Amino acid sequence: MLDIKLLRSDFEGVEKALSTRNEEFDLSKFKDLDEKRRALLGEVEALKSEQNKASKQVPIMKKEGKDTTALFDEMKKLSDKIKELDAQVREVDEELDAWMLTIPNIPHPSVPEGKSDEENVQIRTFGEPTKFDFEPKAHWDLGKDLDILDPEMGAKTTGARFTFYKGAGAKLERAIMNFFLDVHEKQGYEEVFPPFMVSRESMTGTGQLPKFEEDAYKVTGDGKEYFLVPTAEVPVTNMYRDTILDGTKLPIKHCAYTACFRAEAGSAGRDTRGLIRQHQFNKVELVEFSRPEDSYAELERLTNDAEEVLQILGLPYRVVKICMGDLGFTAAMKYDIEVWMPSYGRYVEISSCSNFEAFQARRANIKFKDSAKDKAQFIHTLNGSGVAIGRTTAAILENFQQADGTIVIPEALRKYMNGKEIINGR
RNA sequence: GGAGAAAUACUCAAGAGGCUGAAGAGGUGCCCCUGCUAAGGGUAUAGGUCGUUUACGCGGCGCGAGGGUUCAAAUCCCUCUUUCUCCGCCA
Repeated sequence: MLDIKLLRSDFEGVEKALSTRNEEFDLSKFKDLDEKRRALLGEVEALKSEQNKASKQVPIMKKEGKDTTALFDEMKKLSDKIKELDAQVREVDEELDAWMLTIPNIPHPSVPEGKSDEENVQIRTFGEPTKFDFEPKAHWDLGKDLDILDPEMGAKTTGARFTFYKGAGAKLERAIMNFFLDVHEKQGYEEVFPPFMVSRESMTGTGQLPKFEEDAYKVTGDGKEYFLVPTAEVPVTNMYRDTILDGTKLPIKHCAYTACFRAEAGSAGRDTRGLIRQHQFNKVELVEFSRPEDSYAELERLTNDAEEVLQILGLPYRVVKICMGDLGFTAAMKYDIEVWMPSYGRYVEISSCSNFEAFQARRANIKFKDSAKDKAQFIHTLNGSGVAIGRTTAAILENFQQADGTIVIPEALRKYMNGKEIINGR
């Protein structure tokens, strides 16, 4: 959510800042709604003030034995008018709130121009694209030949884009998860293990709703409505919804594993093979709450923290800065980490690290202050994948495959797999 | 699943339909006293949000949430949420 005061004071500036975004939204309603609301508010509040003054007179009059009938008649009319205006205010408020939720975040000035992901800017690379002296296989073929990944079985029990991991494949996935969490804990992120389902309110707080409802899985039961988490960002950020945090204890940093569930309504036909685009996948997420003045430095650090797990594993990757046209609805600035995927012959996104500034904090009402005297102000939220586990599994299979179709397990993961060094089958 | 109880400011807590934005206590700030500490005395302060004003300020809303009754609601009514206790059921 944008700052309504900024919309009022510099509407043209906001309009300009949002103009390069590749999103659909309509700014034209704002001035009308806002002016209408303020006019109504002024009117009804003046009446309420009158009503309050009169109410204070009543006990005094009664004490003096005066007749209050005339006053009550008068007040009844006032009261009816107030109710009528209150209803109008509520209507305008709801319309304005609903509208505010449809407007994307203002990009940071340093975000590069560009219309699509093709214009994202490469910032740095780690390692070199893996070279093979044999014909490398794609991870879905490796997984099938080793009998450790089984999409057919997933399709049988559930449907398309669900995969069974079997034997060493399941162990590898679990090892990666534990390894990531352990590294991030050492980096200073406190681990939490959140619910995999969240309320509509939480989805709205982090910005998945109302715009992207079609991408989320909805679950009903016990007469309630829940959403399967598309990312741990949602429950973890909403941990602090409607709270004022102690500014002296910032930043707050959490890491969390969850399964993630995405309907990905707009991506039918893309990445249909392998682990790249599943409806359910595992991810370790980093979530941070920062002082506004520190948030961009923290974004760099958080991105580095995510990169570190790939460095330890020895997976080649690059970091790109996301351009205007590819920047999500909620982010002010975003880096993607892309891992080298031999089967694609290119780098593939494995992590997104974003600074949302106060955009989510305003929606979710998360503030901080340093002492009782200070005025509470909105916090900045950041998060990043640290990193996607399924895609890491895919990257490990592909980058560390050998000519005989076996996989060399990265050193750092072996202790999580009973010392196993090679995957040569289930 | 059944039956009860509760929700008030940073914390605990009082609260009659009207003079309560909220007694009291703790906490916190400042001052005094005791050589230091422990303890004591005095005094101040009360969160958030919206509107308005160049500003000091003024006004509205806020007693778990949302509705309602009333001239007037922390107080009465309805719905919901959460927490606690008891019973049942069970990994």
